Amino acid sequence: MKKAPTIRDVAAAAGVSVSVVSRVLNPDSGPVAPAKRQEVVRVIDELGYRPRAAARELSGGHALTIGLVVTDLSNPFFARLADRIVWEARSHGVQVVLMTTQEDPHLEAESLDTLLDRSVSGVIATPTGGNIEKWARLQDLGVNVVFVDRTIEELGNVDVVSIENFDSARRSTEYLIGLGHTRIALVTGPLSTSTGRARISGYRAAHETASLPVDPLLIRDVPFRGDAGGDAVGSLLAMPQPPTALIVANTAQVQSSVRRLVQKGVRIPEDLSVIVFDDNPWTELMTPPLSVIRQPLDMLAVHALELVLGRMQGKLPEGPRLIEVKADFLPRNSCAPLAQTATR
Amino acid sequence: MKKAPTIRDVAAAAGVSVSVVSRVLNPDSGPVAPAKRQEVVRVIDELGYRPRAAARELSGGHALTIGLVVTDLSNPFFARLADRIVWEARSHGVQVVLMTTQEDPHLEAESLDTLLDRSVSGVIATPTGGNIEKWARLQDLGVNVVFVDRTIEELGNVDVVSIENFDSARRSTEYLIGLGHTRIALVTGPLSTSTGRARISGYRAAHETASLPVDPLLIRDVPFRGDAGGDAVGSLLAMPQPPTALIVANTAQVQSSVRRLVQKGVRIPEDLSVIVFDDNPWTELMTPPLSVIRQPLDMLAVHALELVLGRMQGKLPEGPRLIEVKADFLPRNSCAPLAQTATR
DNA sequence: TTGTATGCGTTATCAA
DNA sequence: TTGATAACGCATACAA
Repeated sequence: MKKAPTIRDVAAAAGVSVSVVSRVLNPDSGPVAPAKRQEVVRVIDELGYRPRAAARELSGGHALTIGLVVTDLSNPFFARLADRIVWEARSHGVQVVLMTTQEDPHLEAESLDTLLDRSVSGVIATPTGGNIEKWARLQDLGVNVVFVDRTIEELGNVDVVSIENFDSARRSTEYLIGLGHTRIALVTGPLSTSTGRARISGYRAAHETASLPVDPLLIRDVPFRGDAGGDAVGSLLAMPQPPTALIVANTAQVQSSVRRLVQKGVRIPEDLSVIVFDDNPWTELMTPPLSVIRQPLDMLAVHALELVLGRMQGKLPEGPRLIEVKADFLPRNSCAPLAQTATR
Repeated sequence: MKKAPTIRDVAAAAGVSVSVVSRVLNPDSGPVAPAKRQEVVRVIDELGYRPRAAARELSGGHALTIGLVVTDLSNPFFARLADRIVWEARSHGVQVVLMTTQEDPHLEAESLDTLLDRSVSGVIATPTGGNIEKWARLQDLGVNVVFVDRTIEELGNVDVVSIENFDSARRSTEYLIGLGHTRIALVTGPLSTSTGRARISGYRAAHETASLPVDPLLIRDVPFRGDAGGDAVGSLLAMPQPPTALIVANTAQVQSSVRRLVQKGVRIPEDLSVIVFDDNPWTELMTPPLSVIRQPLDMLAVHALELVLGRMQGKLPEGPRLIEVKADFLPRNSCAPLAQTATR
């Protein structure tokens, strides 16, 4: 087990001082004679020298690292989002420390502490909704925070990248109303999340526009984790007057919901028209292929990274930035006109 | 933007020296009078002090961090694996720096350099197959390397955690042979990967046992990324004498393969019996539910972490460790006896 | 039991 | 254009 060379080893081998080496390492931090620069470069290469990140951070006071805090990588939405972000970050030379919260504010709090320890210069996160003071403190300490997908309204001065939640929910609801449905169920995230609230609003708005009453029993704002989505679906199906259409408005709930439909032998769309959020590849493989709201993951990732990096370099105007990207509705074959829907 | 307190601030506020604070921070690194300890703890809490990770690493020479190098988080197998590993690591107080290689040895090399810069004390990785010297160098510098899922045989002295690849492939092949199939196609990873080779061997072994000839044209060892799996399936279907059964032996190839089957209107299992590797939740939602080889992700994750952590603490015997976990075969409804298979 | 002093590897400041 | 040298924040050997 060898010891990795340090800047001093390089300096010695190249017959110069550490300052010179440091200067070739960090261009435009000072002048270096061409001849010496070349020699230093040669030695660096020969020794396989690489500057220790810890030392740089200690000296510089901050790390070229960002924290990525998502709830759960087993949710394909976050997995693909993380994939894009890690990828995009790498291409900008910044590393990503990954933490998951499992939707638990307590774990989230721990993660934030850890990121603070690491002196990350930025954080991209899907907040659970809690830890308001902690987030604020993080910002106060100079960490650039960007929320993606969700946000916390109480927190001013934080950048946010999300899809047009209100609009997406409204458009899918309108689509179903256009097919003649009047009893449309909505399974979505808890009211404690910004997405949950926005999507319910969109759903309501569509009803209002169509002068259709909203049956509150058809709106199920349930937790993301566990089988809450499936249970909501089960309970909806058991209603005396069950819905003829269903919108599952959160990726985390789609799988358990669809599973329950399959288990119950519900025929799609003959018995029930279905729209789900997020274009997971498998939604197209089902019979029938599911109509979906496609969330443009790469856009979310790119913008989020653009924001953190921009802030890190101080190249962004002061105020908080809110970026909403459009989510497309992809009609496939899981929705039918009410007239063709079997009533039980 | 405040400045975070340092150990000196704590020491000053508590009226003690930095060494005392350091000692309460690192128990059993030295004695501290109970009264002082309490006071220090109080001040730490009051100031919200947290030791800077960079300083610790610099001083200690190594980080409480491991690198996780997987090919691609948009592959649900790796996503779920990463989820488990991150989770498991957190519970042991170690952070995870995530890097993806996209199956590209060049990117992998970059990742390894980066991890070296960070002085990680361990790496859990799914190697692309290249960079042999680089991996060796990493080990040489004291980084504990654990390969998961795949391995590189040329690299001695590295811990490996994988499923019983040979056996899984053999068992699924035997199952199909048991149903009377004689023309069984195999789509699997490239020969440059250990899993690709092992699974082909298992497939061959099953044939041998049954005294069945192997048609080399039915074995398709193709790249993981892109649509190679789908293309292989397309080409298999177009054969003069197409297979009556298909094993897709790698998660990364399942989606494109199944998509192609759906596109071509192939009826499962009437036209073709199908077994795929890895129990993605959606395989159960398809009609019919797909028979799968279930890879026990949590076992892989737990063992991998156990190994790195064990090595980090020097609590493991010298030699390299090979852990193979059993993968269950879950028959569902995507396979039919040859007798009931339509011939075209 | 406590405090002082030194080192960890870099960057940055300032003289030369 | 270069080279000493002082931070950066923490751990630790050693002296008290």
